[in-house]
Amino acid sequence: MDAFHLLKSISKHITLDAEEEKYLKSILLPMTMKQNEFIENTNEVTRYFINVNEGCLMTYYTDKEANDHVLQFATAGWWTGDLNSFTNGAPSIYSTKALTDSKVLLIPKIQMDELLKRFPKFEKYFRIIFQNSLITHQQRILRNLSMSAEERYQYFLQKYPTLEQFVPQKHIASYLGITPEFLSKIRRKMMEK
Amino acid sequence: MDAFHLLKSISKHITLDAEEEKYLKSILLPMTMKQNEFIENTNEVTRYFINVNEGCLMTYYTDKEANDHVLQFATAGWWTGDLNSFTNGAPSIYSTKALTDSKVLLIPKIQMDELLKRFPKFEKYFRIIFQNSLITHQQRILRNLSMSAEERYQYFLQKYPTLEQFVPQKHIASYLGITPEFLSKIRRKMMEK
DNA sequence: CGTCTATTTGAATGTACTCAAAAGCGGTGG
DNA sequence: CCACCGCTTTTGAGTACATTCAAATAGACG
Repeated sequence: MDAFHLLKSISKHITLDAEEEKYLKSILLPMTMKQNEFIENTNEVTRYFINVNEGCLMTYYTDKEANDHVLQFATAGWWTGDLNSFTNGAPSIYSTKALTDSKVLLIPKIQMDELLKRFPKFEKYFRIIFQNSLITHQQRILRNLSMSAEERYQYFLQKYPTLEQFVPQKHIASYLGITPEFLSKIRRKMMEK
Repeated sequence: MDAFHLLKSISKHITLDAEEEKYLKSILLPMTMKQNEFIENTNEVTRYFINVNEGCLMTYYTDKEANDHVLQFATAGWWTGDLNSFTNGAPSIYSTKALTDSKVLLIPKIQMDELLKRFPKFEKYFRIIFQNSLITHQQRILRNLSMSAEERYQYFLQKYPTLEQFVPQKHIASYLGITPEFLSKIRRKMMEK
């Protein structure tokens, strides 16, 4: 099993001994995904928290009018999935799909609880992961409140320059909270300058 | 010192022994705030993470055009402040002020680090706090992406019915990402029905 | 090459904003 | 006690940013 990016992420914040690393690896479910494949189903309770080892996934919400809204893109090393469903056992409202052929590691909910219980060191790791993620979510909320669509797009390009390769424009538009048509117009306007 | 709501929040997730509770109390700085008073200053590094024991605070960002954008309202038991500045030592871009006379508890950054080191049990507490907060931030992002201003206001009223008492309409408008004038028009429209 | 989906383009529309002025509301001092 | 001040909320007219809808064009894949 290849857990390179996960172990890299972990080693930034805590140091595992051989036993801890072995145990962690024993509970991870590696999974290979083809482009456009999904993990689990909307409306069911999420059983897994997902770490991306290779490729790019997208987690999004589909509203009653069948419009998609992208919560997150996730590349190597990132965690994704429906955290609310995973944590609280609520039916999932998100879909998570592969934008490219990908390799992911799944942690089942029960194993995650057991991991935290047996090796409290992982509490620190996830505390830091969630803390950092919370900070970036706060910043995204403020960008949505204070910046125009064009400014948000410019920020996106500068912050995630590599994502453009994987991600169709319509999904970037959705992440930014605008329609694909309007993003197209923004791009034209930016080219003219 | 009155740490009632903080201890209540903690006891939901972990159980403290006498020593842990004593140590925790020893590092908390109680502070009384009059309405419209601020904690710390924008542009400086945040030294404290803030827990509200009584009253209501607001954390907001002021952009270049001097428009305020509300990140969060915090009532009894809630944590607030500039988490990015606190965590990463960046200059603060938020202001935190009291909307009513309030009582808060401050944890200095250094003491927080020491607390987590000496009593790793608190890693679990903050892991859960940040995890839950992350979930609510994700949900807020999706509401901003998928709901109209009126729908967001209705959701706000239903979710935080008590906040209306403390919070001027213009700040609710700011939290929702609209102008006070437009919120006023939404309210009129809702009355007419 | 044909099919399917993504992107672009343009016209009409709608949601939310800006600006300006009036009305409401709370506190303070004469 | 009420008159005035400062701030918030309301109202209306005009405007701008972004959407909708429809059609054309471009790209990707078998």
